[in-house]
Amino acid sequence: MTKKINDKKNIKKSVVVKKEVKKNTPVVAKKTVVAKASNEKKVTYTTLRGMRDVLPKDGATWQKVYDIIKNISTAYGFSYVETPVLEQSSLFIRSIGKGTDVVDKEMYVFEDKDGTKVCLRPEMTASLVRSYVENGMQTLPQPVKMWYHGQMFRHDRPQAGRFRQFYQFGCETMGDANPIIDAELISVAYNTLRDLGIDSVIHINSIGTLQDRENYIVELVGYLRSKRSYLSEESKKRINKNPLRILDSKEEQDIAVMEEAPQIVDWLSPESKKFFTNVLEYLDEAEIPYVLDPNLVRGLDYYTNTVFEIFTEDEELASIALGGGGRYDGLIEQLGGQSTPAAGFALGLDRVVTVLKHKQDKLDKENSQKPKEETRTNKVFFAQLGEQANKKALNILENLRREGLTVYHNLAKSSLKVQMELANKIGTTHTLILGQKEVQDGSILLRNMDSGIQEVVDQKKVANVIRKLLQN
RNA sequence: GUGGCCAUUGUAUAAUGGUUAUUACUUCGGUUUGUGGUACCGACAAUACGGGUUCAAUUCCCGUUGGCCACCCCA
Repeated sequence: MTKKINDKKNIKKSVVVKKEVKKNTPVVAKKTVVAKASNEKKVTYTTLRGMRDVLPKDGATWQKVYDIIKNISTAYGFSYVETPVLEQSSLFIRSIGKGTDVVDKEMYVFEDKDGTKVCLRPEMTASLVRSYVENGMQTLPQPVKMWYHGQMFRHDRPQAGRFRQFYQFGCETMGDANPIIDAELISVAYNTLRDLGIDSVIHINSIGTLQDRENYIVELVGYLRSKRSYLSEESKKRINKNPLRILDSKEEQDIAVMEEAPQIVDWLSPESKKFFTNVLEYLDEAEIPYVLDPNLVRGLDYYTNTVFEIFTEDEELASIALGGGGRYDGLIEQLGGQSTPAAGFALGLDRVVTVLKHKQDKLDKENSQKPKEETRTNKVFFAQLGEQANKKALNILENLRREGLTVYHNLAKSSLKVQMELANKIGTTHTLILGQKEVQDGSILLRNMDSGIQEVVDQKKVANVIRKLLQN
């Protein structure tokens, strides 16, 4: 039946593209789409700018990352949550703030069919705050601890470790003002990376309360105005718009000016100062490496007190932050909830994976120079031969799977030789062979790929034999 | 958003203002149908897109798009 359909398709297609088809080439489905007959142009599709696919070769790495973030956030008592990718754009404009780059130039904003201004989320915190308020989570035992992972969108120019759709993992703790919350979040972020085998350092600062910051900004702007002529053009513009951003400018002339500038730490209220000191004490106690960075301010407006970013210690990749976060005690109220303290962090998973792959590449290079050590784990391939064996194959595979055993296979191939080649390419240590003869007497062959020795195994006992192999 | 470098099959590459665009790897098929690691044969597959110069452009020029990198900023 399938054959018939295929034939039909082929006939149709061969009419359409007749001119191009050589006489003896079979017409097969092509990955490129052939447009109308009148227009013989091929149309190919690619990912949009700044978007990318996770390819088969990287799938395992991503899964490993997902496993670890799930384990760690669950162990620390965070509950998994999801929110829509699409939100009202004003949610982010109000929380992240006008004047920030994220809002002013990086948001994917468009009008929905009913005219609503919507956008693809550029980050998760505002969505979770919205969810906290909308779903009355203040009635749950406080604090509410949530973790998530998912794609975020920022219309930025693609660059090393930067994509327009990128993946974040993060945790948010809402409803508790204790500084140990901040330390716990930093600890989760730090230990996630450690579990993944990445050494990292926390860059940390406090930007105080809104009041502290207003006082400081008055002082800072006064200072900057007095040094105006020494600043870069970009920074001159920012004196009025967003003076805090000048702090972490990388322009040489700005850095020189900032050396003498008043530091926000000196303008913290006694309470804010004490809070910051407490956070640092907890970090010391937890033996989490950090550096104080008085110029660290973050590009989002909602932060209060603690702000931090995480960098890998790998020198070649240390210029991009793997993650960041901080406290945002005013945000929940600002978005329509009760006054509620909260804090959170996010890790950029694309960047984490980049670091992991970089480490792996390095390791592979070193290993390829050294003589190979045979630490191969056992893998099993299942090959079938002949019509009867082919029909029996799914049954046997399913029985093995029920026993929790993974065997590689390609049932669509009929030639034993081809299947052996495949087994060899995959690097399996053993191959199960089911042929006509074996089907009839209820046995199966087990071939050791290194020695070439084959033994006959009872089909009923196969699972046990394979299990023993795979345990090694 | 600004700037620099770049664009040939799935990947990596060669070449040319003028016949059928090179080679390797991968993929698929085969070397008589129940046995892999080698070897041999064969097949599929590319000049990103649009315009200009020219008798002729994949090659030269311009634009667009995309990639990499830096800035801005961030994850």
